[in-house]
Amino acid sequence: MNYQIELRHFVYFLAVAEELHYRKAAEKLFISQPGLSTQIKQMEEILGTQLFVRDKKKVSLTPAGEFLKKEVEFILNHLDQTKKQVKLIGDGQLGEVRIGFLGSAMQNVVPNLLLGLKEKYPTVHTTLEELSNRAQINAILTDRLDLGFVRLSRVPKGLDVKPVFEDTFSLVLPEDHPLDAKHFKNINQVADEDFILFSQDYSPMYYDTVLSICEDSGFVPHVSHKSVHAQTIFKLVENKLGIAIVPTTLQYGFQMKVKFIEMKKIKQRAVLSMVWKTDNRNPALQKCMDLLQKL
Amino acid sequence: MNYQIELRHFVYFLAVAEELHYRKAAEKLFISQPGLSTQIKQMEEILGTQLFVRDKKKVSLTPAGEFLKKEVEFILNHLDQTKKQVKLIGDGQLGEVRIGFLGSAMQNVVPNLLLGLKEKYPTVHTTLEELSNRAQINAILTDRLDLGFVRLSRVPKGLDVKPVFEDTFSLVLPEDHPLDAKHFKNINQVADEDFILFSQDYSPMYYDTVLSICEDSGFVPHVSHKSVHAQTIFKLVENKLGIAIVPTTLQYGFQMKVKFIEMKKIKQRAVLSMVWKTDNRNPALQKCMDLLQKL
DNA sequence: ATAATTAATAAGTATGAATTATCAAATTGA
DNA sequence: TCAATTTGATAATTCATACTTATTAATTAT
Repeated sequence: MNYQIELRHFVYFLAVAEELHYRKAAEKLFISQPGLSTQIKQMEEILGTQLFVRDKKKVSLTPAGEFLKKEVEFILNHLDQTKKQVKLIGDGQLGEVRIGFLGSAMQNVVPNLLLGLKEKYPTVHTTLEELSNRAQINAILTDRLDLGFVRLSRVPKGLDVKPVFEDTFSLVLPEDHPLDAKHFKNINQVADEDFILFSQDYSPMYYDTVLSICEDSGFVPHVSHKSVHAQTIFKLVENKLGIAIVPTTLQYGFQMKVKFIEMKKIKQRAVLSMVWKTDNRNPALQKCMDLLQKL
Repeated sequence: MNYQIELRHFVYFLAVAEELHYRKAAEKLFISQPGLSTQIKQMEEILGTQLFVRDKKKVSLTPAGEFLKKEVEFILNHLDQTKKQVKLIGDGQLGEVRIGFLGSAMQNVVPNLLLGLKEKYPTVHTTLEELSNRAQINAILTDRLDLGFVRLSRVPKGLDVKPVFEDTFSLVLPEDHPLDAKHFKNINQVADEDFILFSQDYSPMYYDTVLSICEDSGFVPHVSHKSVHAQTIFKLVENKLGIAIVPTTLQYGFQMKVKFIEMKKIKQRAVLSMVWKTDNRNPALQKCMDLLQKL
């Protein structure tokens, strides 16, 4: 009659919403199918809305169910994190920050942050994950991540961005390429070569910026390969499959037979920004932000 | 032993955290004090942390409890909000209808629908897309669209159609064409002219209807141009490349040097219909349909 | 046709959240 | 100083209900 929603309901709901199949969902949850059926039904009664459509042989979500699914994902993630935080604080630690980053942030910004944290707040724990721009935004929105390092100018509502590092671009050439820093004047000297770039969907802003650099010199680059890994890009350059344009700091940390020509005169910069949820209350995140102000 | 946190725990915890007094908190929750005690204790066991300090005669929060209190306030609020929203979406008060339409529906039916929605259901969002008949049918079948406005008499199985607007046809002539409304009797007065019509594949029904109008007058029109855009058709007429026959409402909304002669006596009508998937469960769609009944 | 799916229903069980009754410890008030 | 109160924590018991198993109706597949 007058039941209340419980977390159990959410866990069950999510299983069904993911499987769209009561028996399989019940198996995954290690409960019986009839039990699951009644719990979902009860849930629908409490909420006063149909969540699933059970047609002939097919289970699907209603719009309300669709909406609830997203919310439940967030709530359960947030809850997991809260439990962890409570435990850490109870143990005298400050908590945990879950950090996502683009590979190119690992050369400079992220290591400095970690060093700073270790020194000033040794009780703050961190988890690190290398993710694409898009994956980071998603993870932050669903509260699987507290802080991201991305190359984006705009982010969805509810998130804040702040630039933390500006980098020049560098041309990456095979070691024995005829052009060198001394004779480099303008990028159109290599306009006819094949270009190897990071994929658009890995970082659309990077891609657009590189194209605009070429455009400013009056040519459209012929892009022969795209990759999401700097390692791969350098390897391809090493093997003379093309040349690349990347943020300058990427030159450190790789052992490759390639040379970098920093293009200081070019006005475009590779901007690395941090992103976080505006209303994130993770106390350990605050400490991170304080530190990043000073870097 | 291996219990799980439930929302009940949070509600209980918050009561104690606010009152800092087990008996009073229990009273507020309408449960017995011992029950509350055991539940809080269980909660602490699950989380692996002390949440309250019970000193002699005084209950207070630990730092971990302090943190959890803020989180629980957030979580419970967020949950309330989510419940409300799910209910609203389920009732069709909130949500999205994805509408497709032929350009010619934009003069009249679609704007009226949008105005009505805005007034009666201001929380229902709409997305609009101008598409051909065929593209709309495809989009509805694959659930990329909820509602279409087409000129078709028959639609694939699984879809429903319903006429929403009937329009007369008008002759479209260059502004300085010798024929005018006063002297217009029958369409065979222009039987020898070139005709400019909408393409068959944009709207086969329109095409057939126009041909049947001519047939009724005993001639077969010579079609010199076809287009999918009213704008284009009018432009061609303006430049004396032919004359056109179009649904009358199209005369509004364009700034062209052409004149319209409405052919009221002709029995054929340009019928605009709405199409939707019979088993579409989008509650916001129902609201649309209700409104369209009254237009 | 028969067999094998599906989810929903019905009836019974057992877990565990609640209750009442009680306790020890602290506070209060003569 | 010693009852009288108050606190939260136990202990024993009750009872609600989340589960189970058994079964059914409805589809789909063979």
